[in-house]
Amino acid sequence: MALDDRKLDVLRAIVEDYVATQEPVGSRALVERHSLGVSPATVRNDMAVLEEEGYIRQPHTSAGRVPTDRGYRLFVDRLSKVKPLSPAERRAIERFLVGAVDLDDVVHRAVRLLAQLTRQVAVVQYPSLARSSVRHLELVPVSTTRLLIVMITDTGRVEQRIVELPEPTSVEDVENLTRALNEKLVGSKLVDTPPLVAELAEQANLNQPAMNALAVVLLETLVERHEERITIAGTANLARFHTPLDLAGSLRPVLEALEEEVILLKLFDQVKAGSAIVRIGDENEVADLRTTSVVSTGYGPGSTVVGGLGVLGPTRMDYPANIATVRAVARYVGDLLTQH
Amino acid sequence: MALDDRKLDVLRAIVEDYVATQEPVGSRALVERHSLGVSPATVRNDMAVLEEEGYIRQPHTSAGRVPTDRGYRLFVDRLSKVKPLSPAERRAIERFLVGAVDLDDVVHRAVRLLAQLTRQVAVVQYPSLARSSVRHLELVPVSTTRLLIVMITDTGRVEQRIVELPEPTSVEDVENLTRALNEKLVGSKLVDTPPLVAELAEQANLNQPAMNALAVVLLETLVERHEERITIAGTANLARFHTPLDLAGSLRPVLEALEEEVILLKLFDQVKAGSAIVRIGDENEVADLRTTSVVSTGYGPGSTVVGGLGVLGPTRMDYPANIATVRAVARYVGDLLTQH
DNA sequence: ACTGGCACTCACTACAGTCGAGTGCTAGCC
DNA sequence: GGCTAGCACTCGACTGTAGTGAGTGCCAGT
Repeated sequence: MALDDRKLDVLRAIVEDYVATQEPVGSRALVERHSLGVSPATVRNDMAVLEEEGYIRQPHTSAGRVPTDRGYRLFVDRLSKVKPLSPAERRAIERFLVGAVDLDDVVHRAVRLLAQLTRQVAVVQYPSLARSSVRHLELVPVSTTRLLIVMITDTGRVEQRIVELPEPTSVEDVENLTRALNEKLVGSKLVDTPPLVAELAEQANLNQPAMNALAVVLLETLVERHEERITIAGTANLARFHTPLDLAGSLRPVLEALEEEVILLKLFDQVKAGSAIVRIGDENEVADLRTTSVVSTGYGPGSTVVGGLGVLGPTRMDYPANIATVRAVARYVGDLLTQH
Repeated sequence: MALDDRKLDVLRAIVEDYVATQEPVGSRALVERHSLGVSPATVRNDMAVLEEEGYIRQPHTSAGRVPTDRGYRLFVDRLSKVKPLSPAERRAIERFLVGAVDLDDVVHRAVRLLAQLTRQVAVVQYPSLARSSVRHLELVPVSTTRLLIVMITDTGRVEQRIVELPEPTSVEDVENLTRALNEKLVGSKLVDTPPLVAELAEQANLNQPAMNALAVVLLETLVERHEERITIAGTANLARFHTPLDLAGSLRPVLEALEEEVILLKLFDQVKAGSAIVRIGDENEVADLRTTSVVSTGYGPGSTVVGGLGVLGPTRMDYPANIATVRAVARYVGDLLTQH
């Protein structure tokens, strides 16, 4: 059976009220707080249908209704209106991010800002190495058999690693290698660098082929390892919701999941720039997060994506507001990266 | 009144049992589980004295006894025997830390290891910049008016920051400056660098005095800002203890405190290498942590201290085991830093 | 100085009773 | 046909009472 407009209105009202009050909402309360223009009895009939269709449910017989995951999904897809940020929030975002001095700082501030504005757990992924490109490489001899390689990417991220050399190498050789590497690699995407380095290694005029071989290994580990870093903030916000109703009474599995980087990375699997994706309750693949919802999006200079960010909280969350905030923060962070 | 040996034995038994069972311990249970050689009634008399002296208390009239903060303090100071690590734990520490590739990785692994072994919240401070010394400086021109400064410390930490130059500067000038800075600064403690840089700025033979002035500013921010980084792990362990008895039923303030870097830094205020300090309940200055205990120590190459690490949990924790683990991990991390 | 015995306290559990929010259903109205 | 008013019903939340048992404090006896 198709849901007519009023039933959808009822569903929207239920979601909004439940999110606001955190309590099952009954028919009387509903008509009082929203001008639906019909009596409670009519609303009850509509509710019965909505329940049959799986959009809402009753925690127990003599209680009001609560949205199901499916109900939230419908709400997010078709019923919620975009909630523009308040000027205060907009200002908060600007003020908070403007003072950032380097990439670490941007990410750090962004994650705290998100947590503060949404009052949820915020998660921000550092700009992914693989998706950014090389701006500069520097080789610093630490001893005759040790090199520090420092790589700067176009997103401002700096990675470094110590390399052990198979044989002592002169400072001149290191300088030559630095020059060659920079000529060859600057501007190319990081994922593309290993073959380029391999090419370099074949060039006979570069002394120390052994050293080149090493550079290959090094770059590979640079690209593969340590790959994706992530920070979170606002876990304390979870405790605010520690009621049997949401989070099913146990936030421990959620806290545990939040400590697993692998799990966090999954949150940003399919993010795109500009539009947010919302995963509601069961839609999350990770079992421990089945009682939570995730709002995430991608960010990067322009419309490219070099990382993801988002918030996580009980399914009972203010989706329109969180979506707006997440997108706004992502845009500001992206802008900061371009300025960089 | 002085506490005789048996009363101390009783206190020790109470602490041990309470830590193990998490339940108030009564006189009968006590004589059953520990061979005290006396009857429950006698133990009760001892308990009455201990309670009068403030070492234990009764949650309610008809319940067993629970140690007070003061009781734990006495226990830690005089009653607990050092609990040597099990070979398995020792192996776990080695295996876990050996694979670390760089400083970030060492810290990261250490904090997770600590959380896992102690089943508490683990906190590890990155090697402090101020307390380490300069191994190498590198200036990388990003554009004609922008420099990236990269600093490598003797603990393997790498810091970088972008500097805006007041006027375009040639690559040669940058190279000169790099050389001068390295000559002057390598080997000196970071806290001592600002005056050294000021000296440099006065040397007339360095072209671009403006640039030098900038270097001063830069170094200052490098030293002051971002100063102390800290990571934590194992917050999920807190949820295991979320009972009215410990943590006073609310872990939210604790989670909040754990998000404040300033508060975390205080945990490592007075750490020394080798010996652990224990702050029990009320002894913590931070109000939100009054229901928790902190075991912390310093680490660094040799017997120097470049950072702190420790664990935090409910006052009802296994102090001897945690002290042993914290010290062991600190020693291993210190060793890793010397190898570096 | 220690112990056995005993009266006492009090959290905890189970159970019964009341209250009320909210529902589903039916008869009637527009 | 759709909406509404009225009403009986359900069931969780809360309250009060009684019973149970772990644990204590105290006292008299060894």
